[in-house]
Amino acid sequence: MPVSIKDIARLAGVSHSTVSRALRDSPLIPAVTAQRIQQIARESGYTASAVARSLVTRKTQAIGVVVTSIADPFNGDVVDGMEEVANEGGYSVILATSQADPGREVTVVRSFGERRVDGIVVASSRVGSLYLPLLQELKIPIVLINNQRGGDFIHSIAFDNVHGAYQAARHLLELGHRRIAYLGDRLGLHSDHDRLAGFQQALSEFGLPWREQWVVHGDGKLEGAAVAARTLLGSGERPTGVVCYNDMSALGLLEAAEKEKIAVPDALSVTGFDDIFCAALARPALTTVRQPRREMGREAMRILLTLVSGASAENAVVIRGDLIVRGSTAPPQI
Amino acid sequence: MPVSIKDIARLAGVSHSTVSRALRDSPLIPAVTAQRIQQIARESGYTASAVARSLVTRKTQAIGVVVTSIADPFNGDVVDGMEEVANEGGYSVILATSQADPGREVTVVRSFGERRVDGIVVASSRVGSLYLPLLQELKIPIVLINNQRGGDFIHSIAFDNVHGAYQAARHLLELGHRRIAYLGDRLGLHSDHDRLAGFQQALSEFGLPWREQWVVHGDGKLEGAAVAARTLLGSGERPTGVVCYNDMSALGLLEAAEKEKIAVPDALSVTGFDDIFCAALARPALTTVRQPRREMGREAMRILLTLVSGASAENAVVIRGDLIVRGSTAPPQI
DNA sequence: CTGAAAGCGCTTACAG
DNA sequence: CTGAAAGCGCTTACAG
Repeated sequence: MPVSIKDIARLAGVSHSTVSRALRDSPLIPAVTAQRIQQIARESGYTASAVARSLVTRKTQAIGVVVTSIADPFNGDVVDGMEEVANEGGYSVILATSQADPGREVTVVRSFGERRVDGIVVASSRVGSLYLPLLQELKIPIVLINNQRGGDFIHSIAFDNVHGAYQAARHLLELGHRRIAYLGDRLGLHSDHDRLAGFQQALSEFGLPWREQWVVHGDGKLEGAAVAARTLLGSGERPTGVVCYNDMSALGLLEAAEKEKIAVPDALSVTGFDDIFCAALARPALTTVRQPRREMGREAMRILLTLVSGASAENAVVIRGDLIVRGSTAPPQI
Repeated sequence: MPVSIKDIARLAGVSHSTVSRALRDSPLIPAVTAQRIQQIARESGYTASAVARSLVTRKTQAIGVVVTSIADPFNGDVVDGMEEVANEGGYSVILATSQADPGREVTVVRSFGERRVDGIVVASSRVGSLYLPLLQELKIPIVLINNQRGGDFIHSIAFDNVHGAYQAARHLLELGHRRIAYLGDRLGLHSDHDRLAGFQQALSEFGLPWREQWVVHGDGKLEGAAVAARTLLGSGERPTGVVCYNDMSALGLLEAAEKEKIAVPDALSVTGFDDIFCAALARPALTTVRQPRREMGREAMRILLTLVSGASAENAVVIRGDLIVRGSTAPPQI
């Protein structure tokens, strides 16, 4: 049984109302009294109960964050940025994972509702705008980051996938490549769709048709991508450049190429997406589209806290990234 | 104003006590009544308030987790394991970062106390046993994972760093290396100390003295390690093998060796520590000591939940890892 | 300046 | 089976 405001009141010989005020530095309480009471509180090892306070203030100073998995370094950076901003604002972060499972995602958001968090941010949501009915009754503001479900949502922040893939494809085109493939992620939902679109846009700007057999899909992971890559590399006419859905896919492609003794970048140029930490460490180092993960996390939290404070905020923020050119791309030989 | 138990009581024409019981499936309430009330609750969009419940039950079903940084992939895996077990047990995770700053660590733990979390786990603590006075009053169980401060702590789980480094060094010795260096992390506190000890233990088992100039320290990161590595590689008699504090240091060493045109593993064998994701992707792929990060997170949470349930648990769990042999080590070329 | 009172939204003995 | 009552630990009008 932790010591409560009442215990201190008894020790100090005042009412618990006075203790409450003294502890919160109310201007009503004279400094001497306040100090005496605070001293007693300290000596008795008093720790205010945030749950009791929350019940009356109707504020928990807590933000619920849901990501697909925290083991994914991509999400780690995003969450780190969110935590930082939340912390600066005096908020705690309650973290939950959705495992990219829509059902679990809804369960988690509902549990956040029960905990009466002051706001929620969901990364890579598979539920998207379906939240509206669930949350509007609780009036808990929510912002989505990289919403995967499509459909408009009130407050969201997303990476410009079309533009990112466009930059990567354009980079290859400007290097002189004309036979360019796309290695996608069949589980990528919206982001795969958008990256493919950016890829196609660049090709058509150069008046190049895109070929069905040069669009293959892995699963966004190393092995799955390597399998898909084999189709690409084994086919009759081989592309000289490949735009990959993400860095993991690009690394899978690199592995497949190594196995087939296809030299990168001499015989094959490869671009990734994300700029995960390993991208710079791979050999050759990956040319890739960097997503400002941490900054996206910060921005998402900033918007949410603005909303929580009762102010209004931008609806749909779109963020662009930079192409980082490294050793995995070069002009085609011949 | 979310709908409360009272609102439902009014709608159902019963007392709020009855609503409370019906909602919790109390055996006192006949099934028909319970169903009718639950139906009304559903229709009115009722969401139970966990904060009100916590106030009376004195349980929050929340666990506080503090890590140095969630952007560190190492911690990401650990936290993922913790979250998984917590979730299975019906607990939420409140996440906070310490930035490896003892002051912030204490602040964070104190705020967890105010939130009345049911338990706390701290990774890589810089405060360690100093927590005791802070928490014993609140009677919140705490378990430390990879405590960096040293000193005994009641409940802890730690990786066996001595044994890990011993395995790495022994591997080099068995390959035939006799000139072996250690590239440490001057910020590594306890873990650096222990890994150096394991390294020395293996050397002395082989009757080899260790030389002062073959023990250098970086900062556990790529660049810092690369700088320290230059000392090692530039010195008169060069080692043929290096045991590194962690994978990042080993990768820094790899970079330095590449720059100096020293072939790995032909002219230099390198071992890492951790088996971070990039370790397998590097060229050559890193031989390293794998830490079962996720499992350590799971185990820490298991112990904590046992403690939370009122049962007793093992005090100090030590976990060993496996040496993963890859391409960065080979017999010395005389 | 200070205290008594009400209330936040629940749970749970206690009495019927 | 059901309700009235007390209480969890706070905050904050309201009255003095």
